[in-house]
Amino acid sequence: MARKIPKGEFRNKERTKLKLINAVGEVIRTQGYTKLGVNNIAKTAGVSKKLIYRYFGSADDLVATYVRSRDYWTAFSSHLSKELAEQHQHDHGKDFLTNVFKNLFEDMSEDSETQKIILWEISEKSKLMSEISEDREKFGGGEIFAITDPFFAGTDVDIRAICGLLLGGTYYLVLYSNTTGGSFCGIEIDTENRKTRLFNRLDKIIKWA
Amino acid sequence: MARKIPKGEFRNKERTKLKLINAVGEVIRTQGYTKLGVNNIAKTAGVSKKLIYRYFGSADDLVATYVRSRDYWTAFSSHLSKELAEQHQHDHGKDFLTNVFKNLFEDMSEDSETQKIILWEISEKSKLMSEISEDREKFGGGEIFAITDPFFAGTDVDIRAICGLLLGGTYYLVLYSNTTGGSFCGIEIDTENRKTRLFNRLDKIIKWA
DNA sequence: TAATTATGTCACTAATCGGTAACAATTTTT
DNA sequence: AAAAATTGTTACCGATTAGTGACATAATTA
Repeated sequence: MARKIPKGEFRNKERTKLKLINAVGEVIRTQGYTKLGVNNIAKTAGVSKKLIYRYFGSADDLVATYVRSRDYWTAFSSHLSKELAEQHQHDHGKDFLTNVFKNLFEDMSEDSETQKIILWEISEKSKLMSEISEDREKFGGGEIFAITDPFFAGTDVDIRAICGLLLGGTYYLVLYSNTTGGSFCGIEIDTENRKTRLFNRLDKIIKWA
Repeated sequence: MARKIPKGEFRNKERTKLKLINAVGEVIRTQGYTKLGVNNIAKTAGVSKKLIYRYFGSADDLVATYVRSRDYWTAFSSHLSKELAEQHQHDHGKDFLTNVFKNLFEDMSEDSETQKIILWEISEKSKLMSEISEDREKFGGGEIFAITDPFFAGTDVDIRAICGLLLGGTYYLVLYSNTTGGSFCGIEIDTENRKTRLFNRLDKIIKWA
């Protein structure tokens, strides 16, 4: 007969596994992906590093377990559905993309973890990050363009290319502002002013299309 | 009387200083800024690491010496002047920005070092990188907007915000393509096709303005 | 030529990295 | 209660890190 999984008060495998998994998130948020070493993760979790190898095989496997458990497209996706629900109330779907971008910018500015994952994606070639990128591409791209493509079918407006540029620009500006704190192309990054300027531009570009 | 600076065939201070400085560039190009350690730099230069401390004080000082000696805005700036020269031949300055962006994209795709510096800028908070960012901001921003601003004065087109978004988007797409190799927003990154699509979009957005 | 100074290398330290063996303590089974 | 299996910690290993002292040798001065 299969042995029962030990779940003592002091020694609880599942509990410490969670400690380790959560520690990965904390390290990413507070120190970045470059600090994801066995020693640092174990110390953050308050647990022996030996258990990383015993329960997950390696530090990479532990990190993969954590990263795969998260959906870094959630912020975008949730606002997408929210906007979708309100879409038909408005005159057209005109504000749709504008609002999606706006919400994305706001959320990402406050989401340290997603920022660092995006930085990770463009910094290192790795199987794990390729997965995340593909995932983001599949979910985000698929859903959103299923809505926008019909609007621009037949026109010479390549909405995907435009969105790619604007989305990349949004990512870059958020990352840039959080590290340098300075201005970019004469846009003051820290002030509330910046946001309105950017959003006005996003709005304008999208409305042109 | 001041002692003459030794310039022997085998022992030449200035020559080995150059070896070390150039090694910094090679490391950035081939391995990225994260690998800028004393051991690695000295090994790349083929010289004892002790000399880094003797001649530059620390590895950081050596790196700073190298980075400050380079002008990472050069690529942009050179095309700027080239376009400037041809500007008045064209009907308007309409193609001006389009060409600047196009050339920037092309150059940056082939310039591994600038890519890694831009990645460095948005990855780490450091005095050195803040300097580079400010420099880029001052030179690039100043020159280019001195030309474009008059065109859009009085209109409600915030050309700086638009350029910021497009420039950031360009940076991001180049970095993204070099690491993931996959597609972004349905834009295939590796093919020649992508370039034409992007340029068409850049052109369109700019012409709208 | 002999003495002095600068250039360069080697070997060493202390700290930190990933990874493991040995051992202690708790939980489950018998 | 005793035996067996699992959970967890400590101490260690080899490799690599930043930084330094001792030493050899080339280049300059006297």
